Amino acid sequence: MGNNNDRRQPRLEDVAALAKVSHQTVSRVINNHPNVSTGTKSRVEAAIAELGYRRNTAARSLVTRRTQTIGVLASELGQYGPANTLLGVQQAAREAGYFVSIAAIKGAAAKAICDAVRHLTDQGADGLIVIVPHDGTLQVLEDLNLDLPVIVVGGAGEGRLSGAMVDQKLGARLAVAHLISLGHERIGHVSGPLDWVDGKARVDGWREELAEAGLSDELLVEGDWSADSGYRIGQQLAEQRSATAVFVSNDQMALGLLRAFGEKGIRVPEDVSVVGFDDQPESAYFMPPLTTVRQDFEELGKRCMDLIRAQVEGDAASGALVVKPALVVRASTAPRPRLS
Amino acid sequence: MGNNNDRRQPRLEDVAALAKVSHQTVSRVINNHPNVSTGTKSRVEAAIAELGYRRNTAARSLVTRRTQTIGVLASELGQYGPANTLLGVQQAAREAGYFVSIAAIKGAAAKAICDAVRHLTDQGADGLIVIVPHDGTLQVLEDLNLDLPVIVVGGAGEGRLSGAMVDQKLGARLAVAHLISLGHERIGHVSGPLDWVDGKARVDGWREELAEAGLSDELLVEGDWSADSGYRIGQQLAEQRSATAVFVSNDQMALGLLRAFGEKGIRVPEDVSVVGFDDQPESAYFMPPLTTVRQDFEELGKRCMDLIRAQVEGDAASGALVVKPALVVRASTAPRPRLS
DNA sequence: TGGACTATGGTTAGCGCTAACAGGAGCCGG
DNA sequence: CCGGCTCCTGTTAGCGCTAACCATAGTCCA
Repeated sequence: MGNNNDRRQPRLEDVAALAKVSHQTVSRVINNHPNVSTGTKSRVEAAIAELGYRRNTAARSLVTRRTQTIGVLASELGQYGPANTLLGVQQAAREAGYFVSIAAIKGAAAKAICDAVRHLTDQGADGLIVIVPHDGTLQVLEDLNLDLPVIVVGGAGEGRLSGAMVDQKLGARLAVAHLISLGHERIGHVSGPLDWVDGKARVDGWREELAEAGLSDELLVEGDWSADSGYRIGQQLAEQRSATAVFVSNDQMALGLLRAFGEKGIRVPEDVSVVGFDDQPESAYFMPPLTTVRQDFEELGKRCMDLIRAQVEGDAASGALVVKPALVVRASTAPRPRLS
Repeated sequence: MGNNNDRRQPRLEDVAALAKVSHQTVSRVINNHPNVSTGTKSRVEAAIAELGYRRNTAARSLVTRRTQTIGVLASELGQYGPANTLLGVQQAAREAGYFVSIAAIKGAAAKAICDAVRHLTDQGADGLIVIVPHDGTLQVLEDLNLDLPVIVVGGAGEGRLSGAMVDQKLGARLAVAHLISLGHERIGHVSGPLDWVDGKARVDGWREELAEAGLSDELLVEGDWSADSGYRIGQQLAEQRSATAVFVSNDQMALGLLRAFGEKGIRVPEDVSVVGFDDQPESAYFMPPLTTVRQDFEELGKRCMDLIRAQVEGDAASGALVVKPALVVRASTAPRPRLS
């Protein structure tokens, strides 16, 4: 009785009283200020431990004008890439003592982006990481003219906003070079939507590699990333039989393609070689196991977090940041068939 | 000159000055308090719009002791289910004016869970949604004895913590009932890890449905959710040839199974029927298209958010909440083969 | 020996907001 | 015509913390 064990949460004041110092000294200990004698420091630390004191984030934010929160704006969070990028961001953030707040949107309408950004800034996010791989995103964000660090994943880092990306063009070139090295000369491409940054970059990579080898880049069909679109395009390609190899812009569409080919009696890789993009965990178990391009999304997320932290803390200038992809060869590619 | 356009952010005080009222009146307008005359209200609203005023969350949290933040603790965020549950939570949260902060962990070690929970509570989360589908999770959380609302996804709602889940047992029974209705009598099960709540529930459903039909539940093999484990188990099953139908506990393992059967010359569904669980978007494009059980994760997430909001705001008691799954019949199931 | 400097720790103000109370205007019945 | 309502608005305090300043004692050099 008479004690105040039932007080909601201990405050600096409580710790100070127990350690017989002023609340400010406790604050100094917590924030690792110099000029606190070791004796005092350990007394304070003991008091903190005894009371189970935890600093109140709201109070701290109010006075420092920092929330230690990074906002992540993401569309398509259900997809492999974005989800894993978020994972990487979150891990790096927690290690650095930051919180991660998310805002998920569907599609990439300017209004949706603005609403989500506002939601995050309302919370007082110190910085923003944007994982919205559509073309217009960069413009929308620049127009918003935010006064906090922003990193656009997939962005190239032009303008005031920083970017971070896996080198899509390189990935595409690796895929196509692999097919060329197997002797293929008619190499088609099933692209993602061309208003997606990544989709376009992969098309460019495909084109460039073909151009350097003096091959034709006529065979281009646009998909929508879904297995369904891959399936339908695969049916078309099966009837045309115009290519001996197809570079598909993601693994899901490649899955659809594989099924369409299977139904039409086209053997992969004996008749046609197929290369995907992403290297989702399932891709090794497609029929046949898919040759594809691996992107390290988690690494990307980590690097994003490092970059934005540097910006928030004023340690470094803005810039762009590129992660390298790698080709993973499995069983869906083979040398060009001799006859046709 | 002389104006203060460059002030960082307008405060209540600034709005009040412009509208010629006290800051408290502005606060009343913002919080929709009654007893503000319509004239004053519209004057204040005009001032808010003119200055582009936005309430400071930290200051508000400090005094109300509410952060309007829900913490989501998730493992396996790279997987389809958890990612989409998070999506649903986030959407419902934003609509309700809540923020969502995440903490992702790998595995489900007690220490990892504690650290993550502490991270979230340090931020002052008003409530917690836990998406960690391992067995021990519930116990760890109960031991932590948190004094905020917690919802455990996949939990059954025993004890002080609320739960929310898709009815896994029902889903499993739907799958097995479907196979039984096709005349199958030897129905195997490739389960998920048995220390996962969902994995165990599906085993139970499989057993119960078989028992009611008077069939044997001998054929049980434990996988680890990965396509890889499905593949290896598929190879074993192919050699045994002891079942005419297999209920697989998720779509990814089913994919591995399909490939193993394909390699061994076992036709699906002519020789063996296969049913999956989850209905990932790709499952319709497996070879053959997979009959599976659909779980509406987004709906689950939304309901979680509603439930926790009710608890945070004191509107309702705790409880458990169940979402119904549905069978999706595609081409991987067929009547039992006559011979064999 | 005194002035200046350093190491340490205390005191005060205020971040931007809401809760609690105070006060004044208008209205009614007795 | 006054007490006691209701409706609206203003005043004050304080949430828990950090920044800025202040006070004291010890130290060193001229």
